[in-house]
Amino acid sequence: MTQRFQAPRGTQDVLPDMQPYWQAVTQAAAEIGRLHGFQRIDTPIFELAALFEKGSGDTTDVVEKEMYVFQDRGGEELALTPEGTPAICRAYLEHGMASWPQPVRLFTTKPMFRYDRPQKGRYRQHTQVDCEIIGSADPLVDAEVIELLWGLLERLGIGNLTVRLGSIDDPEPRRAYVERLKEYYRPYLDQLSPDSQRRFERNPLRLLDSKDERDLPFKDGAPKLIDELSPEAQEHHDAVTEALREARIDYEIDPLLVRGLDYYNRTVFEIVPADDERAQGTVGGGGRYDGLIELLGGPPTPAVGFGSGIERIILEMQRNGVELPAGEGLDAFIVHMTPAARGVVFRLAGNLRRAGLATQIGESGRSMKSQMRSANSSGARFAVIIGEDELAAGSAAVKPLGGGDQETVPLDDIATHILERPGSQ
RNA sequence: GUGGGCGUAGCGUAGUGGUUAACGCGUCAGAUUGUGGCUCUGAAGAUCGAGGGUUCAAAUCCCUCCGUCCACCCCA
Repeated sequence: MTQRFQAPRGTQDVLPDMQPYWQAVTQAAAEIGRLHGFQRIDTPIFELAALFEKGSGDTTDVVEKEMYVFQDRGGEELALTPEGTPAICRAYLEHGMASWPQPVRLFTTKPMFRYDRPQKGRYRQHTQVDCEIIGSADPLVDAEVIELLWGLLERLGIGNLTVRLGSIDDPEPRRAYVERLKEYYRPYLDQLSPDSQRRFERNPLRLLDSKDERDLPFKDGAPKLIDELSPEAQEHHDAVTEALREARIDYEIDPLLVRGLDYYNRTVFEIVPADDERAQGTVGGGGRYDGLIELLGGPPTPAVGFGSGIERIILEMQRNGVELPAGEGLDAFIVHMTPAARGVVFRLAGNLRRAGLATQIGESGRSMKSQMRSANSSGARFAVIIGEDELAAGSAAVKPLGGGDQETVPLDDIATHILERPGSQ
């Protein structure tokens, strides 16, 4: 029995009718990046697994449960990139970008891989727009990457967005806070949901965003990190929010915002559709990661960045009613009535294409009616018809498919004839 | 990783135990023989997601698997 192949679970084909959306997003990202002085970088699709174990944190879900890890034939432990930031930081160090003018602004769009259970807006292979500013501790650049992502989404026609903003302070004060948080929860430990009991050990910050009923009664009384930031982090945070207000960006402080990667400090943010209840609605998120470069063996280097999922952006565009037309049609569709015309037709098509006209030839074996139908559904502006008479005369009947009179034109003049009519590029 | 809904031609659907599984869109072809769109006619296209079971009889009932969607978890 023959096997029916399907795209692997959690992956998808991007068919021609969706390509305009992808193009819109990638072009807009490149353009917004340019406006902010970013340069494009491309890094490999796989890296040493250790890069993410060290960089993203080996107890994070992304690394521990979701990473596609494999050994190559030389025994090297590799991983399909689950997230972009460590790869870019690796490249920053590997190519000595510390000696470029600082800060270094880099962006990319590339596929990410996570072995996760797929649902709408969540895929095993997804594509991220990734922007990073490396080498600046200025709160203004925190605000700038938020503004950049905001502007990108706005340009793509997505409205009704909210920035969720938080600060998770620097590592030292955060450790002290986590201790206070655990002290608070410890007496209630056996009343918490099983999930939260695990969180208590693994990731106490997450205790606060539990949705489990059993955990809710304890939430209000718990200390909030954002309320007791260190003076430095508080000042930084205030500067970020002030800049966002200047930029007229709608943000709300989310005291419980936690991100899934270990390297963040101070600013963390997400951009979500304000009117969407879905769990997978977050279109982008990021934050500051001042410790990461050093963790990867470089000098202490402050940095901020974000990742944004293109599939989710497109979902949002569609939810916002953004409709993009299919790609441009043909300029000419050549209809020929006899296989004897094949040679002439093939050469003509080449000439038209060299003149910059998108040209397609009807199927040799098919009837004229059939080829005219194809010409019509191709969206071509002109049908170029070569029957017995035209073949003998070295000309063709050029018929505008949008309406208008058909004219007989010598083969050598067809390109100019079409280029002279309106609608040519 | 946990729980639930769904799975019938390329797409959207009808059919809930009983003759060769129906319709719309799409595809291909034809409508007195050299001209598209509209209309009409016809054809191709489905081992009813896969495998197993119950039954004289299964798209329809049961089990397993796969896929998809939703929630949890997590994240973009």
